[in-house]
Amino acid sequence: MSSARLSERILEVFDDLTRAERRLADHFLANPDSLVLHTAEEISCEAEVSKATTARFFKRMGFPSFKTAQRMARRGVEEGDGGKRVFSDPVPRRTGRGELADHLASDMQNLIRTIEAIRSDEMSSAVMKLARADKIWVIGFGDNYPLVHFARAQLIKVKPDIRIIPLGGFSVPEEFASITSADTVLALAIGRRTRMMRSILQSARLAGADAVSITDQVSGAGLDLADVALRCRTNGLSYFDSLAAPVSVITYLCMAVAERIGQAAAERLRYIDNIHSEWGDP
Amino acid sequence: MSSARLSERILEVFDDLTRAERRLADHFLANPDSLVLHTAEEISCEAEVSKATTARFFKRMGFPSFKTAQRMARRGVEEGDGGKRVFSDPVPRRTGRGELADHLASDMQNLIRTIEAIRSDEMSSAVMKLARADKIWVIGFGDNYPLVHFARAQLIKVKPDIRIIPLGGFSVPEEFASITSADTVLALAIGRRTRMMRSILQSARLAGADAVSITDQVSGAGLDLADVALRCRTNGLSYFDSLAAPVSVITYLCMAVAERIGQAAAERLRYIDNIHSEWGDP
DNA sequence: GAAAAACACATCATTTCTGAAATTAATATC
DNA sequence: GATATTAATTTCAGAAATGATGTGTTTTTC
Repeated sequence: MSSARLSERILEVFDDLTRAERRLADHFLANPDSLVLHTAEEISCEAEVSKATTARFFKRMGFPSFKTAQRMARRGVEEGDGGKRVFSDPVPRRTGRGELADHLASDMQNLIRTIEAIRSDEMSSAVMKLARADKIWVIGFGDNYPLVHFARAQLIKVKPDIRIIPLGGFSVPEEFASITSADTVLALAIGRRTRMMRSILQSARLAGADAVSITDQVSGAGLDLADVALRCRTNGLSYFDSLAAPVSVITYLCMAVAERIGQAAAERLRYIDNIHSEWGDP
Repeated sequence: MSSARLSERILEVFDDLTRAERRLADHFLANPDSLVLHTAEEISCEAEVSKATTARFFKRMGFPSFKTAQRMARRGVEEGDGGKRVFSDPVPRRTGRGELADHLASDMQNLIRTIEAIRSDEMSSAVMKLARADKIWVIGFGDNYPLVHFARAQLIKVKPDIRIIPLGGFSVPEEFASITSADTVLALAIGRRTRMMRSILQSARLAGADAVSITDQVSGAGLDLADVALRCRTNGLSYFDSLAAPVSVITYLCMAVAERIGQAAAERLRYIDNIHSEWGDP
């Protein structure tokens, strides 16, 4: 997808954009298709900057002009994502020396930048949607699956009905069929996008359920389909992305949900603790 | 905590800071104590802005002056941080307001302290044991299970035989019987201790396998039984512990293992990516 | 209490940002 | 194919931001 190309370019330089440029950047991150669908003027208006700024912006991003960027984007979309991966060589991104201190610095950056970028109204909206859900469906494929487990482990301490998808070898549609409009979906969509996730989010919307997604910044999967999207930074120094920031965000999210639910959550926690005691776990 | 006060204020207005101010903001988020410890000039230098900018920054944040802000911060620290928290009661530890900024500060502390506490020889020993293992057994119960998934997801990209315990409904002893002295156990033992973990580590030792454990500071489970123990800090502000630091450590560990294995790891990663492509995953 | 350091405040020169308006290119319409 | 229309780009001037410098005040430190 071509919009990923722009999003990525944006993120590379995001930290030293001017304020107007940042408004534009935010706009494109939130609406990855905007460049393809709208004119420079509309975009400028939408992002609340002048046309001049929009024009300059694309030059600054390395394109010869807005027009060219748009053309590239449109072409890219047309040919579809025909195997043209953005990370041309996905393997050794950077041959980091892998010093522990560097890793720490990198993850701290991830944390800070992630929290900076999350708007508090988005966060509280996410919390509310999860708190008042009847059931919560935690969904994630591939590398996200550990996060699924993780989110469920926290949430189950606080709410009684947390389901995860995919589960064991069970068929997804059959499982997911029990979703209702009183439920909320928590979509973990970091990294590689899957069509399954897309389908599920569409079904969720169809069923009238709320959806909260946690994505990295590049991934557009679910961004448009979820009601709230919390973007996390996952830059790793070497082979792997780091999920420290998403984990931190999820922890906060669950904690906030627990606090929102309040009394009920506390009792449930106590109850769980009792069971542990009865079973003689130390 | 007083520094959280500033962090909070920073996050509130972060979106419309200028670039130099953002550099300052980042600096303070990354070094919450900086305001208390350093002079305006040092801070300016550190954040790579002029003194004038630093002065203006604090006015813009609503303080009468830099000096006042510093004084307030210092005062806050003295009186505020007196009480050390105890984790005796697992349920409502502290009725934190759960502000995002506090959470960020807390997780950064966790990260920093964790990395500080890990000796580099321990780490490299752990890496070596994992890198040269024939099979790796990733083990963890309860809340650790997400970490198990997580570690396996990373390691399987680099080595061909990573097993996890517990698995599905399979009986642990039957599974674990295939361990040999050429294997390495990666024990994830944060939080509640289980006797199962203890038993497994004993069996591993009996079989002559190496064991690396990742624990929190409280848990002694496996500390004595593992050859290397990496301690992580998991202090959470409220109901839940935060696993951000363990995740970060595991990420580093896996990355280091990958680098140590080198060529083979890179090829395996490429191979996996090819399969993804063949399957048409974007 | 004197010297030194840190700071507040004001001023000014530069640089950078920004939007409005003018210009040019592209596209549609007849 | 000429013209009307719209979109994109460039120009330009004002605004904002930034850093440098200088001066007087407060705070430390000895």
